[in-house]
Amino acid sequence: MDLRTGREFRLRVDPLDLDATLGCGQTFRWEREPDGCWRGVVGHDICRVQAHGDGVLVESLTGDARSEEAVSRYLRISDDVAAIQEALSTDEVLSTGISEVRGLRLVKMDEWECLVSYVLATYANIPRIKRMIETLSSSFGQRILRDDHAFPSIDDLEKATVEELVGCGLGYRAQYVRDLCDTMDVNELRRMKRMRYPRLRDCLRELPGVGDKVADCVSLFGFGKLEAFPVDVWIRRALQRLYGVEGSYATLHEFAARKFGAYAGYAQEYLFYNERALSPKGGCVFSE
DNA sequence: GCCCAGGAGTGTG
DNA sequence: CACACTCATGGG
Repeated sequence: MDLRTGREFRLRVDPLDLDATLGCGQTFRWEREPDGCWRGVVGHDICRVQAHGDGVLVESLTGDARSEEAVSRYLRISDDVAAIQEALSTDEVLSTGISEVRGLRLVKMDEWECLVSYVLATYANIPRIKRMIETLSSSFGQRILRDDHAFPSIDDLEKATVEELVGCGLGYRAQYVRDLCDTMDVNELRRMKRMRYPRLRDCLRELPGVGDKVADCVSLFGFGKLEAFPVDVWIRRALQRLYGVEGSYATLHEFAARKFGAYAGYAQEYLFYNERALSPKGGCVFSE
C-alpha cells in the first residue's frame, strides 16, 4: 500500500535564507532537519521546505491543493524584498545589517496562532515558547498526520480549562490564554483583519496578556502590518548600541517609525537578527 | 544551584 | 509618566 499522498511544488522566492527566516524566532513551529530541510505546520498541512535554485522546493505531506497558496502567503513571496532592502539601506547602519542576512524575510502567520504564540512568548525563551506551542497543539489542536497537530483554533482552545493549560507548561500564561479565548471570537478576528495598523494595534493592546510589544508582534507577523515595530530587549540593545537611542517604548517606536517608515517591520527583523547573532546566548538560531 | 527569558499587570510615588 | 514588584517555569 502506498501511503504517499503528498505532492511537491516549487516556488520562486528571492532572496531567501531559510535558516534565518524560519529559525530566527519570529515563528515557532519549524524544525531544521539534518539535511537542511525545514519541516513545519502551515495551517492544516505539514510542509517540508528546502532551498532550490532561486526559491524553494516544497513537499506538502497532506497533498492539500491549497498548499501552494498557503506557503506562498506564509513566505510573503509577493513582497519585493530587494526593493525594501534598498529603501531601508539609505540608513547606513541598517545597510550593513541587511548585508549580513540578505535572505531574511518576514513571515505571515495565522492571526490567531500568532496572537496566542506571542502571548505565550512573554518572559520565556524561544526553546520554551516552542515547547509550549507544541504541547498546546498536540493537546487541543486537530490531528493532521501521526503526531502532527494543527495549532488549536479559538473553538478548540475554548474547551481547555486553566488547569489543563497549566498542564501544558504555560505557567501564569495559562490564565491569559483562557481570558483570550473568552474575549476573542472569529467575528472579532474578522473585524480586526480589516483594520489599519494604528487602530489594530490599539485593539490588540486591550486584549488580556497583550501589551505594546506583543501588539506589535501580532500586527507584524500575524496581520502583516509591515510598519509595525516590536521593541523587545534585543531591539532595545540594538537601538542603544547602533543609534545611541534609549527610552520608553513609545520613544523607541516613534524613532523607528520616523526612521524606517512603512517597512519598519523588516528593519526590526534585521536589527533583531544581528543583535542576537553577536550575542553569545542568542548567536545560534538552531540549537536552542 | 543560579540566572534569565522576543513582558504584562498592577500598584505606588 | 516613571519605577518597582510579582507572575510560574524551564532552558542554558
